[in-house]
Parts: sequence; structure tokens; C-alpha cells
Amino acid sequence: MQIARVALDVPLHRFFDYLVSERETLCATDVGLRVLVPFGRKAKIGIIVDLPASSDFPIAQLKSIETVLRDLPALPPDWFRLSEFCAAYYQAPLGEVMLSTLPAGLRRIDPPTARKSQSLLKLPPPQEAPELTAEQKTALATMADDGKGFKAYLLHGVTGSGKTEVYLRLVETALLAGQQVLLLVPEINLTPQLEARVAARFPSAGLVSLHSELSEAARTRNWRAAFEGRARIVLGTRLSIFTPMPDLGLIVVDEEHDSSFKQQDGMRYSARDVAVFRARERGIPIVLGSATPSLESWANATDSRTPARYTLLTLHERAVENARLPVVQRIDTRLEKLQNGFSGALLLAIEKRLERGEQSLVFLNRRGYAPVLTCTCCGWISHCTRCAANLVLHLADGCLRCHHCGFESRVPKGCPTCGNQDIQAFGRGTQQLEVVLAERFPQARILRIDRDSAKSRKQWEALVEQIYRGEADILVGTQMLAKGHDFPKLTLVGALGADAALFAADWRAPERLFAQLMQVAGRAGRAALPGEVLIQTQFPDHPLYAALVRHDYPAFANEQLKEREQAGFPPYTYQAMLRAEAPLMADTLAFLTSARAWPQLGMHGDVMLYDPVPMRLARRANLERAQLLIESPSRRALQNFLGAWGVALNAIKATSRLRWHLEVDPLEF
DNA sequence: AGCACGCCGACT
DNA sequence: GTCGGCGTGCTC
Repeated sequence: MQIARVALDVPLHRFFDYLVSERETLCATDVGLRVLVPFGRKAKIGIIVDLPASSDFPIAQLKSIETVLRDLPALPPDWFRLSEFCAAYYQAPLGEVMLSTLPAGLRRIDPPTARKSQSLLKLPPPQEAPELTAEQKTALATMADDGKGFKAYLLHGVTGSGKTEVYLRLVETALLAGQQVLLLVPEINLTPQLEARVAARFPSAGLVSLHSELSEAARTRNWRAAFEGRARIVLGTRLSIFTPMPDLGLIVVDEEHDSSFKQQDGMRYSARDVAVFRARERGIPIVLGSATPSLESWANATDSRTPARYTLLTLHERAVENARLPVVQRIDTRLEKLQNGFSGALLLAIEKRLERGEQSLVFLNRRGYAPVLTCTCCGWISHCTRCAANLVLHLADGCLRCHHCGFESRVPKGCPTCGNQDIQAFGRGTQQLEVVLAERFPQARILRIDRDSAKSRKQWEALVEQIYRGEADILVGTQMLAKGHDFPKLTLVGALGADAALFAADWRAPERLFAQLMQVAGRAGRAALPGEVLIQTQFPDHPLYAALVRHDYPAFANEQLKEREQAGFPPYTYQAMLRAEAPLMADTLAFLTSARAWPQLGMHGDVMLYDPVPMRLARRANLERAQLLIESPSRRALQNFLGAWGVALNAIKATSRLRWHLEVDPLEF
């Protein structure tokens, strides 16, 4: 009687043994096949992970595999190793990892029957490769000289320096060598240009895209095409890093700093980090590209004290004809009285654009009318009753809205505490900027672009189209506008309220601010029109702004890294976070406190566990959250510790209503 | 995760 | 006297 060990999509750190029916004999190459098995009173799809000689479970109680599914070839060993790495690194159940990274169509028993597959994309006109700049040639030569095998490159290239062309040349080389290529991008809907460009360059490579917005059938189809080797190029978001590709020979991660590569729920992986593991495991090159690399990657490429993990390749020259970097200037807001948040210089600059028929963008990372409502008499503040955040005033629909938990209420007529009629909005959001600008420039067509005005994809596309056709003079927007689109008539960007990030509790805020400002700055002055960026700040001498004015990412990064090192923050220390939530904070804290006391700390001298901290923005859906930081100077020590600790944690998970999750290394606050 | 079993409050 | 709440524990 043969036994098959099967991975199932259950949150348990173990597998389940089944009998193989007598009609069937499985051999080693069948490991990796999907099977249909009875589980509880239902059937589930699982994956054969082993064919053990005997089972720890009483043989008499084993159930039999219903069907061995052979519609898909066995998942390969390198895919197993990738799943195992993720399970170990992110402390996730292996079965869950393996099944959750499969497209839904392959893990469901009754996938909706696919309609007739639509014809392939209409082929774009083939595109010639442009001339390379000297720097692009050097970068490519360096990579070519390194030859085969694992090697990680950080391609640091300013906007317009032609990073994409470098990727395309590498793709070309890989394709000619009979290899497949995986191209990771942060968000697929922001990169239709890239997709079109790749398709035009390699019309016969069978390019497929993989992202969560594809229909289930389309995603399964494209995944299969990659797995079966029919598709030679996969262009996808973070989830595509798990696609098995038999001839994978190159991985490219574009905009590697982008936080979209981090999965925020379930297994909290970083697709960029998983990609580096996968490249190393397969012994192939990987290229991480960005104009503003993550500080982790920058340190890996430049830190002289540790052997460089990545090879730094830099593109400073502009590859695009006539492309000029925008002129960035600081406006010292301490020197004048602002007019509803606007400096005279910014208003003047907007006016000039109006006269010239060009577009301006006012960038403020805060939506709504005002971030908080207060009573002038008793000091009441519009706190959210459901969580600890402030309620944001939305004047357009007369609502107070919590941007954290989504709670909504009407704007009160008077102060709820003392009845005073004089309650005032404090601070400014995009809605207020829109109103202020409309008063100041009554003739201008003003468009606000934030999550309120572009709720759906359709609304967002309509707005983009409107801007593109030049049907707006002034754009007021949040970070939504920073990425992706180029608007030819946009020549001015004004940034308001950027200072908040300089002194935020989140020590990653400056890194994000720099990348964001670089990115919005990149929106200004494409093509023939030179761009101008004005940053309103009370701290014009801050090194972040000084570096930004010079477009000097390395100066900023090195300065930040120095600060991180002094403060003992990543990448000079390795962290994990245990977060828990329960209806009562006391229970949450009790769990974290006991979890903290669980391991014999003497065995893990290199690991430091901090006190549990109740979260500032707690009480979502009536659950109170707290977190516990784990830190170590050594990644290895942290991993060893988490491995031992995870076992104890899982014992608690099984016996309590309390929820918890562990987030390793690329933490997001 | 599902899903069952099991033991205490408001209903015919 | 039953219906049903969700707390606890198991699934090969």
C-alpha cells in the first residue's frame, strides 16, 4: 500500500498522508502533481510533496486520494525550494504558501469553464532598438563580462537615463540564449507603456502578463503558458514571482524600491527579496532598477564594510533626446505669511503657467478638506469613535470620515461636548486646496485627483484622459499622481506639507518622501517644455531637500544610512514584528507578554525582544492591536530564533480566538 | 480555514 | 421543553 504526503491549504505547519489507490502507482517524478483528496467532509486540492515509506498516522485511519490530477505537469523542484524558502523565512505554513501562490483556477475543484480564449493581443508594429549611450553600453558590458551564474545588480538610473532600454537589451540576450525572462513591475495598470514597448520589441516571444486584475481564467492561462515554456517573457506584479518557469534565465525588478512589492496580508513577503533568493537559487542574474533605490539595496551595493552583495551600475546621462531634469527649488515658508497655505512664489508660478496655457500640479499627501475639526471653546477634537485616528473633514459631502477604519458621520452643527457653535477646521487637505485655488484663479479649470475623486478605475482613467487632453489647468492631487503617467503640458509641480515626513515617527518616512518627491518632480517638464518644482518648506536647509535640489540620490542615501546606523535601524539590524489583535487590549498584551517570555532567551543571546506596544491606531473592527518588535544584529540569529519561536506561537494560535501575524524584515508601518 | 461538537439563554 | 449562540478542537 503506497502512501502520499500531501500539502493542503490549511493554516497548519504539517502535511497530511493519504493512501494511493491500488489502481495507481506513483513514482518520484509524480511528486509535485496536484491531487483531489477528501478532507473533513469536503474535498480539497492538494500537492504531493513526498511518497514516504510509512506514515506516523495510523494506517487504518488514512483516507485515499480521490484523483491524481494530471492536467498539469508536476510542479518542479525549484518551485518547491522557493515555497520552502518562503515558508521558513516568513514563518508561514508550507501548504498555505504552495497553494496560495497557485492561480485560483488550479486550486479550485470546479473552476469556471473558460470561455473561448480571445485572440492574442494585436501585434504592435515592431520597434527598432535605439542607439545606446556610453553608460548603457558600459552597464551591459559589465553584466555580459560576468557571464553565467547568480549575480545581483542594482541599476541606479535617473529619470530618462534609459533603464528600460538596458532591460530590453538583457531580455534580448536571454531570449536568444533560449531562456525565459521574468519582469517584475510594481503595479501593472501604471505600466501599459512598458507592456506595449516589450511587446513591440519582441513580437514573437509570447509575452504574457500576470497580475491580480486579470480574470481567473486569464491568469490561469498565462500562468500555464509560462510554466509550459510557451511564454518566454512574463511581465507581472509581485504575485508573478511564484510562477514556475522551466527556462528562467533572468529576473528584472523595475522600481525595486516600490512598496507595492510587499504583500500586506496573508504571507507578508517582499517580491523583490523573494526574487533575489530565486535568482540565487537558480544561479541566474537579477537586475534591480530604480532612480531612488531602497536603502537596503543601496547598502547592499555600496557598503564597503561588508562584501558587496550587489554590483552597482549607474546611469547619469539622459538617454532621451532633449530630456532635461526639472529645476527644483525650495521656498522658505518662514519668511512670509502664507495665503491659505500657498506661498506667493508658488501662486505666481501657477499664474505664469495659466498665461502660457501649461499645466500645474499641486501635490499634497492629505486628502479631504481638513485633517481635523476642533472646538475653539473646549478643545474638542474630531476623534474617530471606532479607532484612535482623527476624523477628517470632507466638506464636499458634509462628512467626517476616518481614513483609517472608514467610519463616517455627519458634520456636527456644534461641538458635541460643550455645544459651542464655533467649531473650526484645522489644517488643509486636497479639497481645501481646490477651493482656495478656485477662488484665487476663477478662470482656471481645476481637477482634484485623490482616492475620493478617483474611487474606481474608470473614474481614474477618465481623469487621466482629461488631463492628457489638456482639459485642466491646475491639478491638485495626492501621491496617486506621482506614479506612472506623463502629462506633456505639465511644467510645474508645487509640493505642500512635505515637512511632515521629516519628523515622522516612522523612520522610513524620509526615504519614502525623497522617492516620492523625485517621482512627482519627474512629472514636470517632459519633452520640449522644461519643468520646475517648488517645494514649500520650513526647513530648506534639511539635507533631504538639499540633495533633492541637486538630484543627488547617493548623497541622500548615504546620509540616511549614516543616520540609520547611528540609530541602530535596518539595514544595520534585522527586525521582525509580532502583531496581535483581540477584543480587549489586556488579552492582546497578555498574549504578547507570554510570547515574549516563551523562549529561553539565553539560547538566543543575539536576539532582542522589546516590550509589547499598544498600537496608536488600534481598535479596528472592535479589535485592539499591539505589537512586539524583535531585533538582531544578525539575520541568521533572527531566523534561528523565529524558527524556534514559531512553533510555540502556533500552539497558542490553535487554542485562542486571538489573531496574530508575524512580519519579517521588510516591515511596513 | 471550515466544520462539528457541546454546553448555556430566549422562545413556542 | 427546544433553537441557537459561538468557544474548543480536529481534519490524514
